[in-house]
Amino acid sequence: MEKKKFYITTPIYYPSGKWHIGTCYTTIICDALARYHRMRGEEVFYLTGTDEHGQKIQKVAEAAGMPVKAYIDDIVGQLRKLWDLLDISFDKFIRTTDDYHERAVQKIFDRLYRQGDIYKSEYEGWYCAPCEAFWTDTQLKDGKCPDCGREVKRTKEESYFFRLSKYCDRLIDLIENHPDFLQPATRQNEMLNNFLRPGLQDLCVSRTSFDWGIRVPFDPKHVVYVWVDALTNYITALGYGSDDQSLFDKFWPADLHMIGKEIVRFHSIIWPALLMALDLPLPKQVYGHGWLLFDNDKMSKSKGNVVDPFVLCERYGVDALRYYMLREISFGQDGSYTNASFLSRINSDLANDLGNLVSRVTAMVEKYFDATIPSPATQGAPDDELIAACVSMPFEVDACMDKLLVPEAMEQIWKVVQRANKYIDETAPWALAKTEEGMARLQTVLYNLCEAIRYIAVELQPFLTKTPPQIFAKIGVTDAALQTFDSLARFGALPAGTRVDKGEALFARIDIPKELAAMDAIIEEQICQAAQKQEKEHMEHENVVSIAQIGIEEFEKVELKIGRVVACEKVAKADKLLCSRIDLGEEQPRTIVSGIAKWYTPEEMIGKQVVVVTNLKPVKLRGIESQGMVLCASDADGNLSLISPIAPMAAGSEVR
RNA sequence: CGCGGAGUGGAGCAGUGGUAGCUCGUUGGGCUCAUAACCCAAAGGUCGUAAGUUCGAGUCUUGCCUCCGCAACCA
Repeated sequence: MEKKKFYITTPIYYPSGKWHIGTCYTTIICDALARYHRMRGEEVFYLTGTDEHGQKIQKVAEAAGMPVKAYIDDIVGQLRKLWDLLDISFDKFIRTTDDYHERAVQKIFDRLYRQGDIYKSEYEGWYCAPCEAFWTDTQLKDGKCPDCGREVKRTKEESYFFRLSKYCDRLIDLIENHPDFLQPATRQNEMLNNFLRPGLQDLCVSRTSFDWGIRVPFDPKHVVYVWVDALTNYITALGYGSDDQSLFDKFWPADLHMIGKEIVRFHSIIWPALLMALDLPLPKQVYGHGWLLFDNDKMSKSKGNVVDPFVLCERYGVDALRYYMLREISFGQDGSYTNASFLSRINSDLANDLGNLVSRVTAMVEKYFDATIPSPATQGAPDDELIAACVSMPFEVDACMDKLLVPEAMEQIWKVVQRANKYIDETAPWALAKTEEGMARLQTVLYNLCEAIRYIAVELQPFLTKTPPQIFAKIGVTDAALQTFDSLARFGALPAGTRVDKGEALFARIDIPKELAAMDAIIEEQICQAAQKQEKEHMEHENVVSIAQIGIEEFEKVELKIGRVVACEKVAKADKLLCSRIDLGEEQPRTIVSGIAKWYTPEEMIGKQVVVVTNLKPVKLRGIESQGMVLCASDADGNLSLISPIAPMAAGSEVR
């Protein structure tokens, strides 16, 4: 019988900055799935890689003063180090700058053009360079990019278009009638309602506005835009469009494209349409998982990369991170990472439940049987339940993994861990050890426990990479045949008479308050270093002192006065704005709008003495003319505090 | 009516029509082999709110309230 195959892919990641823990999330999940299917005896191909073209990368590299390729080589190198560290078992790492990929993309583009699926036309719209996106007039927000809020440029360019509209009906059919194709199901309506039913427009698939990309073969002033370039990685990685298509023939179509929810549209509409145009089978499933968010308020301020996966692995081990990702985050939904929940998971599940189970069992084998696993002798009542839990576990895990319920699969394994801990309580080995008939019973008990631990370690292998071998070493399982899923067919395969070695604890318990403080300190330091680095670069680049010194005469141009807030209210439809009437000793109180609503309520403001810049040009904010500026101190985290005179001063007093 | 997400025991979450669950925490008990770990038990929820569909709703429909991202706003 031919082996079943399983082709799984991650998105290809965009190497424009530093890697963070969200990238790890998708990749670790795919790794667990890939390892699981391998252990099941399937032929697995696990693909990951990087999407390296585009204007944004070109710009970032230029800003760093480096050749583009050298710049991305460095970042991609970091990523590969990260995957090494996390034991990611990919079969191939594709880079869209790989030559075979570039050649294949050109072939694909050429073919689509020749068969009329790609045609030349003209595109006019508003272009946002950082987002690399074109917008229509109606999409703009106040004349700016609706995504990032930055300036856009009116741009007209000759472009090639893909006849996406032609495939609209087939795509609707695909999503409506093949519910497995796009998961979770909530994404299906999203696609149908927002994109497919309103009708698809043809898609612009080339650019002339930058040149860091793959040349259109028959029109070299164009480069291939991201769609045809990036999405096709899933087939070019298998050799599609090259001399050797054997992998492609074997593994395509993909069994699972795992992606984040932000790129569901591309994978469930554009990608299948491209495949339809190429007359290729469609992937069996696209799964748009949720995001891993950073919910700890101490971290969110400094944006993004503060949870450094390298640091987490170094401090707590790879398996701790893999475990947390696979167990804690409900799949498909957004989840949030916090240091506290991470550390508490390690303690309760890994140290207390699993690590401690292995400790207590190996300790007892050492103590009562001179470190040699005894043969089973006298049977007892709780045995059957423990054995049943072990024997059924592989099936339950299997059922979960088939439905991509990864946290639930791990839960099944932990049920056995808990059952084993309970079994120790029920059988009370320390009491058995006191009598001779008890010792006979104890033989069985400890044998069963060792075998249960073997079951656990075997099933754990797809998920954790360091721990299972450690467990095998502790219970003397050296035979590779006893580490396979097949070896779980019969409870009792573990040979008696092998030596156990308790050794070091698998997972050290963590002093959580202490560690939280330590992690905060690390983050502080990183922020500090980043800030220093940025400043240094800035100074080298500009070759000027960042804040120029000024003479007193310049300072005197600023008129500062003490004012008293006589009235204050929130500005409608603006979260951050308060509108105050401030008495400055003038005929009328002035109206001043300030962005301090997050720190002060209108009630608090009334009666306060504040420092006001009185000779600032008036500006309209949210339709209200603001006639000055209230001074505040602000720290690095963005916290604000009003500035008041220590002793009350008359309204209108000068500040100098 | 800017876009999107969410409101379930103290905390974090699961649960898409049929007796409300998990983890952590809390309280009480047990045990001493083990990493002050383990095991048992208990307390604790009218599932944001109002109306509707249904024999039956946490689960479907509509309105409302609240919270969180993003956007706008920060002289």
